[in-house]
Amino acid sequence: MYSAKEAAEITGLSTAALRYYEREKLLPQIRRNRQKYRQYTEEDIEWIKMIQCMRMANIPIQSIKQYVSLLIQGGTTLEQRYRMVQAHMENIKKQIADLQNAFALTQSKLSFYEKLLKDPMHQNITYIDEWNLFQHGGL
Amino acid sequence: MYSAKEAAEITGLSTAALRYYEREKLLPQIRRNRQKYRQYTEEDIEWIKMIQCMRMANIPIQSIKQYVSLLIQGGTTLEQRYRMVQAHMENIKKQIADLQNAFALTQSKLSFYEKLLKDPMHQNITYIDEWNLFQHGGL
DNA sequence: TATTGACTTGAAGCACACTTCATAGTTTAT
DNA sequence: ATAAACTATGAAGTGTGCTTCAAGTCAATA
Repeated sequence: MYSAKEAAEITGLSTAALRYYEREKLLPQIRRNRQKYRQYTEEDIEWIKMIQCMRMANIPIQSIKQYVSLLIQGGTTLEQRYRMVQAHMENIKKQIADLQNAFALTQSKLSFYEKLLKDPMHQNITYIDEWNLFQHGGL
Repeated sequence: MYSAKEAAEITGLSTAALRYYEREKLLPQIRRNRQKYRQYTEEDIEWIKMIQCMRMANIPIQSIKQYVSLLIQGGTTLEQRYRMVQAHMENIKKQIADLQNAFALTQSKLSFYEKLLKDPMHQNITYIDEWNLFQHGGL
């Protein structure tokens, strides 16, 4: 059992964010002690980590909420959940592809700059110059 | 030379977004015709695609703006630009790692659901059941 | 001539994901 | 007993990245 502060420390989220997730029903109602203080269980913490993973994949709060709602409704929603997860998967793949694209572009930008830095003759090029050199593989 | 509408079609952005980028100085001042209509050149379009690539990598508008500003200032800012691009690269790597994480998790969620769907006996499990089965590799 | 349609502008509006605030109750240490 | 530290709540505020709106210009068409 973890206090709000501990849960925040473990997950790296703020206590406010944890309350927000609970309000938005991404988490089940968290157990309370006599003083109404929240008591996060190990499972709560694991589920929060799962949510963080989904958020890293840019899955919107509303989709996560919907997924959780289906999960709570149980077995008959299995196929719906399956389709949701499939859609998330496609989304993740697309994002990875975009990022790999950006990675490649950034890589070539870096080696372009490295060449420039080694060759002081070319350091005074400007906006359009750089753009053209970069575009057409000058140097 | 492309009209606002054409530039929007080519890039997939809205004309409003293109104006926004121009206002925010992500783009240079775009050339105008007699009627003050914008005329996007090929290079403008290419630069817009570059910006889209950066945005796909979640580079904030403000960082792109700063980068463009350094680019316009020219040669003496080369090292600063180099460091910026290096930082972007680290950022992209981190995002790819996060997404690959999400990918793996989603993958295992998918095969978990596939097993469940094949086995009608287990379709009535609920929230916690599913979580536990998933966690501990039941089935 | 009047309307249509593409374009212009600045300003306001919006969705998302939190964060911060104001106020108040409880526990622990001094 | 008083302060420090932690918690609670609802409501309002914030930053980002656009989008939408209101009002107007200009050129071609019916």
